[in-house]
This record gives sequence, C-alpha cells and structure tokens, in this order.
Amino acid sequence: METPASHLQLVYSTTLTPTSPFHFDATLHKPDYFPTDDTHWEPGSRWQALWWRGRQVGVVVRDRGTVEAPALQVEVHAHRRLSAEYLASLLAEIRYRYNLDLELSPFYGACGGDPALGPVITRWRGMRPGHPNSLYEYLVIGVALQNATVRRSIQMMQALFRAHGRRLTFDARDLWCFWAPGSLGADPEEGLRVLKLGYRARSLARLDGAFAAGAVDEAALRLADLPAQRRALIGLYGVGPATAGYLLTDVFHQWDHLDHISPWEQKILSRLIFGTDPSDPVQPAALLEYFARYHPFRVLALHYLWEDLWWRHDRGEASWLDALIRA
DNA sequence: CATCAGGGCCCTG
DNA sequence: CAGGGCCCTGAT
Repeated sequence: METPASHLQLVYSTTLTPTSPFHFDATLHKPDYFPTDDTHWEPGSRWQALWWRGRQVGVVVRDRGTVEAPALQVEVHAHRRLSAEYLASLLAEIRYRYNLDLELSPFYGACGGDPALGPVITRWRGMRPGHPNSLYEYLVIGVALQNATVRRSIQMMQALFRAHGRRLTFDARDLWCFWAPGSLGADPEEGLRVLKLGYRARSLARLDGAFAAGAVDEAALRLADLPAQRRALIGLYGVGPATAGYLLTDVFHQWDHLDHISPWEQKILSRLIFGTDPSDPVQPAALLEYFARYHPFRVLALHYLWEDLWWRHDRGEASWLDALIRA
C-alpha cells in the first residue's frame, strides 16, 4: 500500500556562508532530538525532505569549511526547475532554521568564563541551536512526544508519514516529506486514531484545522514579541507549557526564555549540575534559579550543557543517562 | 495475566 | 490550583 517514491533531480547548488565561528555537526545534528523519517545526518552532511511553499523538495547541506572559516554547500533536488524567487526564499529559510546568522560572541563574552560552561563552550565553539522543521511540523512532532516513550513517538511519526507524507528519493536517499499544513481534511480525528495516536489524535486534528483556517501565521509570529508568541502557542489546542517552551526556542529562537523544566529534564539536570541522585532531584525552581546567572542567554547556556551531555552519551560516556531515557 | 507510568494537556470542581 | 482521565505500549 506504500506509495512509490518520487524521484528528484539536482536542480540547484550554491554556497552559504554562516557567521563565524560555526560548528557544522553540532548545529546540524542534535543527538537529543528523536529521529524522524524526513531527515538524516552523517558527519559533515545532512539530508532533508522539505515541504516549502507548496513544493516538496530534497535539500542536502554539506560542510565545506572550517569552524573559523565556515561554508556550506546547499543542494536542492526537485521534480523540475525552481524559480529564482523560490530558491531565494528557501535559502533564507534554511539560514533562519539553522541560525546561520547568529552572532555568538555576546554569549561567549558573557558566559565563557563560567566554570561550568566555559569548557563546554570551548569544546563546542560555533554550535548554534537549530531545528530543521517549520512551526506546523514541530507541532506535529511535539504532539507525538507528549506522554509517550521515544519509541512510541517514533512509531507515531512513521505512521503519520506513511499515511499523509510523500516518499522522496534524492541523492541516493529515501526520505519522507511532510504534508502541507492544514491538509489533513475536514475531520481527520478518527483517521488519526487508526494511526494509534491515541488521545493526541484530537490535538493534531485541531492543530491542523487551525492551519487550514489560516489561524496561525508563522511568519508573523516570528516577528511578534515573546509574550505574544507564547500566548499564541498556548492558545493552540494540545499545546501546553512544555511544548511551548521547546517551540519558543527551536522555532522562534528565543534564547533567554526558560520558565519550565519537566520531570525527566529535572532529573537529568540535577545530576548533571548538582550531582544528585535521580531519585532525589533538585526542585525545578532551584534549577531555574541556577540558570538565572546566564541571563540573558539562559537557553543558549542550557543548550550547550545539554547537547554536550548527549554527545558524550553517544560516545559511550555519561551512561547514567540510559536509565533516564525511556527508549 | 493485571497493573502502571510514560520526554503533557485539558477540563473540572 | 489540584487532580483525574486520556490512547497505547512495554516493563514489571
């Protein structure tokens, strides 16, 4: 029953120059994000099946520079030639999503001397936050994450891609592309339940409906201030403080908004920062108070500490994390 | 076999 | 503002 893959051709290639310093792998790959079938990373390269402005294209980003003199090669694969205007908007979107224009020096200047953070900054010099997906797509992922183990979240996303996505083949890879926001139909809840989303089916149905109704404008929200962004997110059915917190960082690039630490993160951060046993973690309020020292870069600071931990875990260090991750 | 909590959120009282 | 219920799954 699986739809055949759609074969794309290379239609465009260019070079993007991020601000320096730039750490390719630590920016293009986040070991703590659970894998979805629309994207694949290997050291020095990232592939993504990308829905953008009504088209489904394949994007390959390759590292062609160094930390101090960065350069990215971006290949676009598509069914047919793309207009210059489309390509320009796509490249601008890639610059935005991966924060290629972010200036890290103010953060490094303020936090580089911190005893806990300084060595981590040195290790990951040039790393930025970055997330490959749009607001709509991140909402889908966020809903799939809620109250579920990572394995189950992956199953939900696979079922969603196979039911509503499209399989694209480009650069000898097969990846699943997201569907258009708001395209799930008039009453998709029952269809989503069949995909075993459980009670999340209602959230996703209503989220998709909001996009279909034009009630969510990602471009406008990017320009809004933090309180307006947070209000808009929390106002969406199925989005609470945890999901909104992730979205404010990853989609809206708020680098100082930190008001919620969930139980699983609390256990991990308590161990990481205070060395406490996961059975007796530090209270979230105390963790938030600790991070106040990194204002106005609290989320950047957390991101550096967090990603460093997960990279170490991927290398077989920090194996205590195993017990705290419900794979 | 039954029970339960999970990388939340909504709704109710 | 606290607490119950929610879909399903794998762990116990």
